[in-house]
Amino acid sequence: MVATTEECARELLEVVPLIMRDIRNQMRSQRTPDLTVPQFRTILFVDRNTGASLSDVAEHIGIALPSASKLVDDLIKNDLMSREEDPTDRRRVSLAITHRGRTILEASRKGTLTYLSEKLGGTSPSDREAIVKAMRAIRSAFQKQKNDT
Amino acid sequence: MVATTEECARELLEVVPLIMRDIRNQMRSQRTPDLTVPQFRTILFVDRNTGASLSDVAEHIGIALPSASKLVDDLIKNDLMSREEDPTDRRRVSLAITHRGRTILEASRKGTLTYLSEKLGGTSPSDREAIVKAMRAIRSAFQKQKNDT
DNA sequence: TTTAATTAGTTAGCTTATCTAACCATTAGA
DNA sequence: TCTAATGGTTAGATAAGCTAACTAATTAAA
Repeated sequence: MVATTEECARELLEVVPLIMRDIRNQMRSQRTPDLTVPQFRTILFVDRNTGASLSDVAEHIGIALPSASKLVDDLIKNDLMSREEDPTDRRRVSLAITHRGRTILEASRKGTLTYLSEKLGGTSPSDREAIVKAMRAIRSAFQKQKNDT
Repeated sequence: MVATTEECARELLEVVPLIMRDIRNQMRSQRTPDLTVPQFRTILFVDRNTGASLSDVAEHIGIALPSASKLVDDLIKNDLMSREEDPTDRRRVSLAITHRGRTILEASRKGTLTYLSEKLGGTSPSDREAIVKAMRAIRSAFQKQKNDT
């Protein structure tokens, strides 16, 4: 098998939206605490990067600053995150996850992983190896060229 | 390497939203005619299934009927698709892509594929094989269990 | 065969997620 | 010290979803 980049691109363009929709629908469903995908990703990022600024969030999540501002705003309203002024630079904001935020993040994560695992139940071991390998390759391919104009 | 379904799920949950965002941002960018991802998917589906009904669209795209109705409405406003009454069943709607729709679909598709291909430029052949294999496995895993309650 | 149930779509009204443009603070620099 | 640049927020737009409530058409049933 040859597998050109073009071929991979075609597969990705067809399959990725499918999975994404599934993940989104699952997260919206009753099975899991109510977190949307961007909310989930934001909390996850802040959990791993306590004290991150809004710009950090925007950059890592891949959205514009105002979008991040609003997203975070809603999370704070729901007591999932906290926002403080950075004392060393009063323009900056220092974000952290609340106890409630961590609880909900964990539940949401677990629910979604369980759901996905079940979906993957019929895959063969070699399929699963391919998935892991593919995801790693993609991650590095897509994270590498982040700052190209 | 073992690669449990759980492990795959973790990778998917992390990487899929990344790629999705990339695809979305690319489609929104100037490089490509202005189609959003759901618009793109809808047109693509109708192109491959001329005469499809709204329900068909909703089912295949994975959205509720009212969402599909609105989505299609906008596409029609932009002269990308046409809607006709099905003569055999006047409740049904028969969708088709316009000439303009096909042109834009092709341009958008090409632009996005080119973009993704470039991103994948640094991958090894074995990575690319893994990607193709993974996508196929995922597609069948996710399409199979569509109608479970 | 008239009525009841089902099916296909639409409309209304809500939420979230994005964007760009315009703005205010704060900090850094000439 | 005035001016640049940086970090966020606000305002206002569009798109993507949803559910609930509705209309019109078809099918099934009494």
